[in-house]
Amino acid sequence: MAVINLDLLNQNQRVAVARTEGRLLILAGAGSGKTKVLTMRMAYLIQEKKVPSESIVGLTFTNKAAKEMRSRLRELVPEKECKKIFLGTFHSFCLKILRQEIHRLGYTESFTIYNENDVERLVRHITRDILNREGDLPSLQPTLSFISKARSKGKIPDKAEGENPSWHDGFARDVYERLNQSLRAYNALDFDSMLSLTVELLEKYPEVLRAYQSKIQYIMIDEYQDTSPVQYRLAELLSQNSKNLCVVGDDDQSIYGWRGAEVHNILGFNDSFVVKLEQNYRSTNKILQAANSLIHHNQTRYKKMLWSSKGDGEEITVFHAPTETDEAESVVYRIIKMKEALNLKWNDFAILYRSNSLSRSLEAALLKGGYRKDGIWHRGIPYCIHGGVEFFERKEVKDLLAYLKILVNPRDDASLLRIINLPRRGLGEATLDLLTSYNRQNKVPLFTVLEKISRNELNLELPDLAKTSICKFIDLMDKTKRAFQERPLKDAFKSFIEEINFVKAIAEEVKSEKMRRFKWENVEGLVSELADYEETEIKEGKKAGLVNFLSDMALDDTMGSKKDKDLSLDAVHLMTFHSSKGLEFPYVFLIGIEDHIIPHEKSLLETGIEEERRLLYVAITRAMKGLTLSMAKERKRMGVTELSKPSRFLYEIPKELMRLVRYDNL
DNA sequence: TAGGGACGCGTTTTT
DNA sequence: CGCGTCCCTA
Repeated sequence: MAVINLDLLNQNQRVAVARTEGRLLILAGAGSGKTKVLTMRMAYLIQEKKVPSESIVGLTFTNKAAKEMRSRLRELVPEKECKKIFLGTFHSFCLKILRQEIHRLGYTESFTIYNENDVERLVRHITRDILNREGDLPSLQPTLSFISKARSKGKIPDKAEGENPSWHDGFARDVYERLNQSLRAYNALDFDSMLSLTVELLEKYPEVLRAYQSKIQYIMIDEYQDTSPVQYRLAELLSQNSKNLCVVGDDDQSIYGWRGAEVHNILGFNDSFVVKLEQNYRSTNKILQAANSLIHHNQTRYKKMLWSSKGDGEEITVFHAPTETDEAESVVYRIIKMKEALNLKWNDFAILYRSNSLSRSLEAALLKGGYRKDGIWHRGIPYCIHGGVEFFERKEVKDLLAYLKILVNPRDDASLLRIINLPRRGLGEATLDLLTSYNRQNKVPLFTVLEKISRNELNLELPDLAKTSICKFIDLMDKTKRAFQERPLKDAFKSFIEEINFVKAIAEEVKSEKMRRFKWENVEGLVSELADYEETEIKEGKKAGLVNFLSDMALDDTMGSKKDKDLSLDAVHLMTFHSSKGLEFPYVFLIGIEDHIIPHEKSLLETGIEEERRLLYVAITRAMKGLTLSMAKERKRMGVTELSKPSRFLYEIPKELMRLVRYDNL
């Protein structure tokens, strides 16, 4: 068995690992070895403190972080112990509890999980229904943001809250109420309610809470600066008795305030011991000094100063191009030149930006750029843009998943409505109106209504064609359900796709051959996803079921197309400042360092300037050796060319750390 | 019920 | 400008 060697750690890291009891706040600056400390701490608990592994819980925000941590932990503790530690996202943790206990809240354990788009669809329907409006709806945005705010706080804002309680607030409250009713009726959860229902459960049922409290003795939370009020409450509830709550994070890297994160959680983490990790193992000092000076302008933060033993390094290069095209081309030429001069790989470079739209000019420049390899001239620089429409958001994938969801949870009206006429089976709008008004008035799931009609237990004056269609549909679903129980999932799914002639459905939907092929590839991707899942489950001696497949898909979409978007791909990586968090690259280019863009004018009104400053801080601290900041004098915004001026943040970085060059001085 | 065209909107994103 | 949504028409 490996021995935990604390000598591999610096002084403060050691303190953080060895202080196992009570509340502990680890303020881990960018690149300060936070994952190392967390995994070491878990290993230390098991091997030195003889804590049973199943009483340790590690919570992260992303699956990626959880996986990374698990694989690092594997190097420190035997596999047998490693497996027993719960290490996953807040959502998967709550899912695990809810599968056991949710019956207490009027759901069944085969509930469906809706993502943000599913919820938005539902909100659209409800809004339409409440306003009794056929055609155009007012923008859903305010309502959606009201709802998501209420959700992340775990409660509806009080009536008195806000200066002028408007008509909209009352309206949004109604929508919110109806949304919750619908979700309950459909036996469906969304990402927010997965968390809030878990808290509700623990607060309502003291015996359940006690059971989890005594099972879980040590809780560790990663990226604590990103916790929402609901997540905060969950952690507090579970650690009430043991008091062993260790949170790791960096208030300076809190960049998700706009979606409910509260920096206050980390800034006010009470009666705890605090350890600061300020030694950075990533960047050279000029980069760190620039980052330090910038973030020093924030008021609400713990004082920290990053340093590294990597030497001063190069100055930060800054250039100002006339147009965005010039800026993009200049960045690309610099990359080509540096790669050649320093004998680097493409994936030593990253181009980061505040908003996705800025990637356009870069993409054009990368396609245009050329380089020489083995004496042969190549056109187009290899690149990889992160973000965009994900696999599980594609329509054809969502449609097929909707079928699977209904098989598991027939109460899921939203999924049923999605596919009831797909492929078209003659159940048009008129028929649907009739069906849904009946099902809503009588509070019966739509699927039950269809079953009753098919069994002649209910007569709704439908056209013959519709009735035949409904019978066929119910037959199909019955047959499919049986197939999924009796045959391997993969085979059942494949025959089902053939059965409904999904190829034809796709062909009817899109014209271009290329698009059809793309969509069909996605269908095949989904099938192989199911096959993979089934294979792994069987290998682990479990019985593969659709229920878990669907929740795995809902909570972890790193599958599907994302696989090839790995950072190991030898290409220049392009992504937003937000998505770059947690990553590092030898040479980093930050483009569009202009007022309006960073700080973003809209953010100034909402999350405020400090979060924007933190965002730039995060971006800067991604760079290991080289950092280039660039801006354009004019830029097209919404079709019109506008003048742009350098970001105010640029003046918060000491001049002596920067080297201003001409954009065309290559 | 499909498909063309008018219209509106435009920051960041994980689960 | 480029996209998605919605309405109206054939």
